[in-house]
Amino acid sequence: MSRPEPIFVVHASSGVPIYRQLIDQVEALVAGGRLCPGDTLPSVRQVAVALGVNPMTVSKAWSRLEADGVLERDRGKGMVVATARDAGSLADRRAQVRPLVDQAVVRGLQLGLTPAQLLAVVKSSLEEKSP
Amino acid sequence: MSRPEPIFVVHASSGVPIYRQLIDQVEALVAGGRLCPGDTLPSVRQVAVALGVNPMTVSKAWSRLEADGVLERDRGKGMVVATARDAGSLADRRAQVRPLVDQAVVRGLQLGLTPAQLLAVVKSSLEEKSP
DNA sequence: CGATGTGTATCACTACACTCATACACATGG
DNA sequence: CCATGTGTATGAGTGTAGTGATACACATCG
Repeated sequence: MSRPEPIFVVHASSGVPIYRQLIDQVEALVAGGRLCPGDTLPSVRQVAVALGVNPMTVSKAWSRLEADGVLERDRGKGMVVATARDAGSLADRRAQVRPLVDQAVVRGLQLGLTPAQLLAVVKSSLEEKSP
Repeated sequence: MSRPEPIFVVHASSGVPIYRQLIDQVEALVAGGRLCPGDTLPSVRQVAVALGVNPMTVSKAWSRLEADGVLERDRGKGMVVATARDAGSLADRRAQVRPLVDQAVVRGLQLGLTPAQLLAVVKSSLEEKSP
């Protein structure tokens, strides 16, 4: 473990289940290229201890990710980022954000915001969130 | 009750809670213009009997709709479709969309999309959703 | 083999969401 | 006032998702 491992952060009382927070973060790291095919994830117990959670909770998250084809299991070694990762194409990534974008757009229109006003909100958010 | 009342349909075992199915249907009827401001909804008990559900379940749905400003309560009469709701000042409405926008933006950035690409997705969504 | 590292099957517990039965408060019309 | 129409507060019952404690199976390395 010479190179820095990805660090996960969970908010226990955010209403979002821990295992789902982990799934989302791993998926985002993989899709964003910060985790590449062949990279091994920190072990279930490492993450569990780091987050103060039960190993089973982490295991559930990674089993789910394996079922979704994001990870592969190497017996005795750990979970490895799957090679079949062409799901990271630009079109695919756009398709992944689309539902969230749609949700925000629909809500904004329902509230009577004009497209221009909605775009302004998006730009404002981008300025705050993007480095 | 001379004119035909809206008929609701619920699928008990669809996995979607009954009260949410009702909420969605009322919202759709209002958005689609089949229920206009001033129209009264069938009573809690009428719907409950028609659907074979408990009145409280219907009541919960309509309380929620009232909280969302879709309906208004006329004591002794029933629930009435609210007049075109004023969602508040522009700033208020922007503040209301902001969390949803943030969520979409953060996810997009995690996926490695550039701000420009993200904006393109938003514009695409806007073209589809806005009339 | 035995020590140590993986992930996980199983079961129990908790918290919460959903639904319902009952009983109540308020408004209208005879 | 009384009958009948609204919606609803309260509490119980039920199912299920989320989490955790325990014990196990398999792989690697000395």
